[in-house]
Amino acid sequence: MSHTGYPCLMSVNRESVLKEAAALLTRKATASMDEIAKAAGISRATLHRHFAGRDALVRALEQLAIERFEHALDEARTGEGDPAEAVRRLIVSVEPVAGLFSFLYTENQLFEGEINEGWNRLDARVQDLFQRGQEEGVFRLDLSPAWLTDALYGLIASGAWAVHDGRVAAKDLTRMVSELLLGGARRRVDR
Amino acid sequence: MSHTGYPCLMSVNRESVLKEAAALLTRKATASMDEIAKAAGISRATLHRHFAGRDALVRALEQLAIERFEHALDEARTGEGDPAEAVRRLIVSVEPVAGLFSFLYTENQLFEGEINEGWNRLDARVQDLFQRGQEEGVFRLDLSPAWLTDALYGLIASGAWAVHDGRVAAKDLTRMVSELLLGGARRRVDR
DNA sequence: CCCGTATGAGACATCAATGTCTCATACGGG
DNA sequence: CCCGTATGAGACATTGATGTCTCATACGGG
Repeated sequence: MSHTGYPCLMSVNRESVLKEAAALLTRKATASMDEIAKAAGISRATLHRHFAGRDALVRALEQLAIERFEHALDEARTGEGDPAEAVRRLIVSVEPVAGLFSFLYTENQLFEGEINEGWNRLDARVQDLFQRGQEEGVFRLDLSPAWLTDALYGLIASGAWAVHDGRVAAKDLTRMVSELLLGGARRRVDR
Repeated sequence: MSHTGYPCLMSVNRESVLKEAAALLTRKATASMDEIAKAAGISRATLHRHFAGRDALVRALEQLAIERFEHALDEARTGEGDPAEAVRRLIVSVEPVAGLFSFLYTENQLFEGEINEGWNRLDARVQDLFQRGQEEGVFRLDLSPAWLTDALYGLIASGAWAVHDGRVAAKDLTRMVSELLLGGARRRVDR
C-alpha cells in the first residue's frame, strides 16, 4: 500500500505524518525535525524511522506536491475547451495544494541543488496550456508562456501567503488569483 | 557621512560591503558570513566589525531596500496622473531593487519575527495608489488594494527570480510585470 | 501468556555556522 | 620615523540542528 512500492512495516501511517509535516511547514517553514515530530504526534526517533532526514522529508513533500499538482492538471482537463476557463479550473483544482506549493516554491529558491524532475513536467504542461491559449487567440502574444507560468506560480505563492497572514480571505483566493492573472487590474473597457 | 548618524571610523566603505552582500545574497540566499566576507573582499572579522551579526546585516539590507523602494515611490510620483501609468512608472523605478527585494521577500516569509516598520509604510503607499485607481474608475473594484499590493510584490519577486534563472530577459522584466498586472493574460477585446 | 515489533525517551557524537578574541601587520598622517 | 587604527588570519567556545544509538515499554496477534 506504500507509495514507495515496498510493504509498509510501520504501524503509524506514513501519509498522515507527511500530511502533518506539510501543515506545519506551511505555517512555519523553518520548523525543526523536533517540532515536526511533535506536530505529527510522534517522537523524533520515529520520524527518523520514516524519513532518513530532513532532506528526505522535504523531498517526499515535493513528490507529494508534484503528484497533487499533476492530479489537479488532469482534473482541470487543461487540454480541453476555452483556455481561459481551463486556467480558472486549474487554479481551483490547485488551490488545496497552494500552501504546500508556496512552501516548496521558496524552499527551491533557497537551495540551488538539483531540482526534482517532476517540476519540469509540470512546467511543460502549464506552459502548453498558455501556448494553446495564444494559438487560439485567447491570450496575448507579447507575454511568453514561460513568464505566464512563472507568474501563475508567483501569484499562487503570494496568494497563499496573503491568506496565511489574513490579508485575503481563503474563500477569495482562487478568484483573486485567476481574475488578476486573466483579467489584470485594469477595469475592462469592452463589454 | 554615515547613514546611522555617527561618524564613520572604518576605512573600507560600509556601503560597498552592503552592496556586495546584496549582490551575493540575491544570487545565493543561504550564503554564510564567510562567503559574504569573501565576496566583499574583506575578512570575516572585518565584516563583524561592520555588522554585529547576520541578523544585523540582513536588517541593514532591509533598511537599504526600504529606502530605495521609498525613493522609487517618490520618483514615480505615484500620487499624480493616471494610476495605471503611475503603476508602470513605479515598476520601472523599483526594477533596480527587484533582486534584493525578492531575497528579502522570501526571507521575511521564513522568519516570523517582528517585521521592520518600514514595510508597513511602503504597503500603505502602494495600497493608496491602487485605491486611488479604483476611486478614479481605472482599476476594478472586485480586487482589493491589499491583494493588488501583494500581487505586485509577488510578481516582482517571481519576475526577478525568472530573470535570475534566465527564463526571462532582464530588459523585459518591467514590461512583463506591468503588462500582466495591469492587463492580464487575456487578449484585449476592445480597441 | 509469550513474543515480535513499533514506539518513546533520551543520551551521545557530529557538524556547520556563528560570535568572540588575540596577535601580527600594513597603512597613513603627523 | 613613530604611532594609532583598521585589517587579516586564525584559534576558540558556543549554539542549534541533525543523525545515530540504546533501552525500556506498550501493544497486538497467535
